[in-house]
Amino acid sequence: MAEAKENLLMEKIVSLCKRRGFIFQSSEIYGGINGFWDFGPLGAELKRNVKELWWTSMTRLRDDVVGLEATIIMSPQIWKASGHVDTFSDPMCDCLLTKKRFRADQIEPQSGQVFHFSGAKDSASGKESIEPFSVLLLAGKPPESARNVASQFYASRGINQAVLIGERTEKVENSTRFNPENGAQLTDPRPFNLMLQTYVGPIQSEENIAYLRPETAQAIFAQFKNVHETSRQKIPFGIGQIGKAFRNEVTPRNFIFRSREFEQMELEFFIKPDEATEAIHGSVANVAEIGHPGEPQPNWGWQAWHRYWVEERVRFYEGIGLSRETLGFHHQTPEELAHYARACTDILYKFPFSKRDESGEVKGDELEGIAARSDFDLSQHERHSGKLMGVFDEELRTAWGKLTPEKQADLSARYFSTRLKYLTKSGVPQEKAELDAKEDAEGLAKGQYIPHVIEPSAGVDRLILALISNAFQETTSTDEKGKTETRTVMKFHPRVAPVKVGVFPLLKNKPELVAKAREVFQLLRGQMMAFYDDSGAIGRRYARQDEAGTPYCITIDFDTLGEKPELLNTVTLRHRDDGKQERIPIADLQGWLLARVK
RNA sequence: GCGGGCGUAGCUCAGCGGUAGAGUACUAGUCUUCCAAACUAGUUGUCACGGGUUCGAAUCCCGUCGCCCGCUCCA
Repeated sequence: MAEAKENLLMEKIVSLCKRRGFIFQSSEIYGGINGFWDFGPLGAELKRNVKELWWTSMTRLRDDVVGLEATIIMSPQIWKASGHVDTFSDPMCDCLLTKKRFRADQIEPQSGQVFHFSGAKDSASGKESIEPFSVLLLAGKPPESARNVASQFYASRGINQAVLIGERTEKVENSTRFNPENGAQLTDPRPFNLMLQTYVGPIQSEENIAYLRPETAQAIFAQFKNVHETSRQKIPFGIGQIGKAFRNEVTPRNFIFRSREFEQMELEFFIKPDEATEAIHGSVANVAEIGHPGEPQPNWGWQAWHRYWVEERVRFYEGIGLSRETLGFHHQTPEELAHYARACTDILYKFPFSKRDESGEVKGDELEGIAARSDFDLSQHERHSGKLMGVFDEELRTAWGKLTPEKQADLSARYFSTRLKYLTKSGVPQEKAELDAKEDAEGLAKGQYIPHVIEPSAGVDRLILALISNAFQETTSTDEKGKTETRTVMKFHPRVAPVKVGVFPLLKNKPELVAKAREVFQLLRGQMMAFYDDSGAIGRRYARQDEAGTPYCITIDFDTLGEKPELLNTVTLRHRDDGKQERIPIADLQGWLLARVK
């Protein structure tokens, strides 16, 4: 019941998005293409505003973050180093009976007796199948159970009273060709690559394969050295990037929430390893589990920085109209975390399609993940490229010399052990891993380390959907004739609203009103997105702007022209959310509006 | 990738073998006054696409594409 209502809401949102020009299906005239969406005039403005706000708050207004804009296609070696070539291209098998899908490398090998059948015939209808099928007899089960599974398989092929044909048995050892749950045969492993690929150069050969990036983050790591050197930033500092990314999702779903081409806003914030911070400041700051930890401090370790970025990001969402109640949080459990990650907090939004959990609460779906990724990424690129990714930290070297030998030994040992853990997990042979980790620990004593990273990574398109869902408001009223009417108002925060102000002459057929309205429109359009409209009754124009989410509308009437001399050069300013109107001089308009929409 | 439902005007939908429809939207016009007013005139369709059955297909059948739901997948 509740779900049907939520679907209805999503349908209304999708419908409004098309009707008003927020979002269209890509390639619609050719029947569309699954997982791709276009932003119409209003959607493009909305998206631009969101990206602009992110860019401004994350880079321009901060001393410690700089920007980057990298290419979508990069050396394929980047994706080997990042692990995407391995984790994004698993061979998969499907159970021929239940259609359940397995990762071929995760099927437990089984031994036992296999029953092969060459086909089956329906004893009632005479219908015949010559499709071969095999079943692994599960340990402790009677042979009849294997025949039973085969009969079910042929039943799914339309042979209900199956008489099995050509039965023979065979012993197998450690086979991964059968479903561990029912013994049914699996399809051959089929490659399953989540990265979109293309060829660089005109020859479509294996060695020319390149990938469209599945995330923007790796470009930041790959360019870390260049940015670090040219920006004259010192650790801690961050590199931000906004850009397109591509994933060949199995099932694009929920409108633009999961699509195959999408945009990300990512920050990689590089910090000192905790051992270095401790060497310099004596200890790493303790930080409260909840709440904003305040202005960054030099003695912050990764936990404080992680906490800080989670709270900074929540403030960003609050600043564009997503209140804390509409958001949810998911702290990844140790089982969910990637092996190199120390923590990951997802910021969720309660979308109309978000599911209820066991306790009946809506947690939400992911807008952004803030991950503490240790020094994994830069270390991977150092190992794969052979280029050193470490930085030299003058402050650390000076501080290290002043430590007691006991402290030095303690920090070295801890750094050695985390580096060793990383190297062995990455498949470096034990002996070499120990040598390398020892070298890293010696480097730390000389002020060298590979920075750790905190990664706030947000999806632009899903944020747009969150803003649209959040803004969508319907009110139904009944007029004096008893006619009910449903109005839709998109209550966007003025900062993200696609159109900031609508400008209307009260009447279209009075040239003086039109001329004055055009004059006011010209005055405003250079400062903000403004929209001029003179068609239809004034109420209709207000309603149209309500659906577009325009927060303010200005109407030029006869008083503007001086019919009441005291109102000369004043206009009606109408508020979207409550319909209230006020009178304001044209001379004050720019300042009044800019204060509210910036 | 599997299973189920759906696809008709910009939008919401009716029509379900015999001339392509309604509401709304949109465009132009009349109107001196603020929340989808009224009136007049007008525009809008490869009935998702391709094939088949039929004298005749939006309607029945098959395939493809897309959307929704459930599995599966989700750095």
